[in-house]
Amino acid sequence: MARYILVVEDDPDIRELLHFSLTRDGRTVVEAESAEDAQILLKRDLPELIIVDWMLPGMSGVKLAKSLRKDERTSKIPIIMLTARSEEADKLRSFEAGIDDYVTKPFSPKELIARIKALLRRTSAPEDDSLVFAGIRLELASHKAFVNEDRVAMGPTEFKLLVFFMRNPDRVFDRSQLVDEVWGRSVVVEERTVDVHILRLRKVLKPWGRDHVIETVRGVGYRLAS
Amino acid sequence: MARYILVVEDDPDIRELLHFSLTRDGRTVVEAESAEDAQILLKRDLPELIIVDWMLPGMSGVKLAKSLRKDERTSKIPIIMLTARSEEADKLRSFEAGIDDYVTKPFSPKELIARIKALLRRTSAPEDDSLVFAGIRLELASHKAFVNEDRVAMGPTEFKLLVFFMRNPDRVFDRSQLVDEVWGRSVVVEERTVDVHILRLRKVLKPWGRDHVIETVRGVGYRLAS
DNA sequence: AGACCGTCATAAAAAATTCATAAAAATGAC
DNA sequence: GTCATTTTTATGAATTTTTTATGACGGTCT
Repeated sequence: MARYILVVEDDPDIRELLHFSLTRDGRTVVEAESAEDAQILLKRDLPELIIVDWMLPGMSGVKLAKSLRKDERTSKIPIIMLTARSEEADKLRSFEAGIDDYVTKPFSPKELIARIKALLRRTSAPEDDSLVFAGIRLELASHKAFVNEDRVAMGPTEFKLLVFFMRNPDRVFDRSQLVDEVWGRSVVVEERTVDVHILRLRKVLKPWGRDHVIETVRGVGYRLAS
Repeated sequence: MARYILVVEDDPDIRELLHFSLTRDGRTVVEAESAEDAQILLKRDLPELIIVDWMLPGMSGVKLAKSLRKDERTSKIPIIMLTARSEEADKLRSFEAGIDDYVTKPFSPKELIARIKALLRRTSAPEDDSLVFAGIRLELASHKAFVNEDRVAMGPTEFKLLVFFMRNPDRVFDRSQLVDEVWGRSVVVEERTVDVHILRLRKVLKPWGRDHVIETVRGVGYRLAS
């Protein structure tokens, strides 16, 4: 399953920064320190996005981008290029090379992540409909749940329940609200049924230590921990 | 409630400039001339934003920022760093330290204020429905209680009681009124039960010295008072 | 058969209420 | 004013009640 971001960057500090901030955003990062290494990695598995440094020892970032564009297999993967301010004049050339966006160093992780999101929204649809929270990712379109990159199997009701919570984190809902929202206003179910599905949801999340993301608020209901 | 901006800067001229322009913008400013002083100030009351100079005698601004990020109490306060142009190359490291934005000296007050506004807009959580009184904050949506930014755990009845008092501060209620409002008209409980819950409420507020906000009015009942 | 659902019964946990008593404050006689 | 008395509140602890967690069962749909 290609759901990772490839970072091609020779500076270990920047690599680490990217790794840290992207991971915190719930993404998986694979790193390469040269264009050549990147090409080897790309033979195996395709990422959903590539971040490349303009300047690289050996084959340059621009050259790598151009070659990726030529290969049919990789031609549609969006590319973000990192440039130093002094290289700004060369922006034009990078767009020529088929780069989708560029970010000038030094950059804020926030900005980068915003650009990544925008780019993924523009290019590929699947990421569009996914919710991420505390390492849990829900793919709404395919109805699949992941913790990090591991598939988590759960029943449809558990999934819907989790979707609702992840769309409304850190808010308490009482059982009748949950029944309304998750089961539907017209369906009549015992309120205690909610308890059982909460239990089942926690159970499937437990192997990843994510069972406590759903908190009990005694006397009121349940809440997705912030 | 802490609604001030903390400026950590050793140069008195810049301090004054910041003080002047921020005050004119209607903000409250507290100044520290070293990281150490800042840390002492932060023990009392948390600001809504911190402006730190990169270069400081003693502990550096970056170091301060890092330590603030580590402490849960301060980890969410946005930080703006002031850097000299020569230090620009190090910007990257400052982002690593969790800085949210930076401003290069010399800067125009206008620019700084624009950045502060943008940052506060980005970070400040939309306070959905919350009650605030004497440093105590009740988030009704998430059903959480805080003193300053510390979470306070309490039982459901204590929470309801506190909600009622905070919606009607400075007013005395006798026990039967409290039973009516908090327990509900239909519930039958001994009036003395109120005493016990008042006691428990005071107990959980005590660690923050907020137990006195609930006053006993002898012969009548209780009142919330600052 | 297998997966999933809703309900129930019961165990476990948490919180509420009551009660007994200590402490504090008000009252009134001196 | 002081002391004893009375009234009221604070507090700790036992007990009861409420609420939630959990395991199991029968039914349904595929």
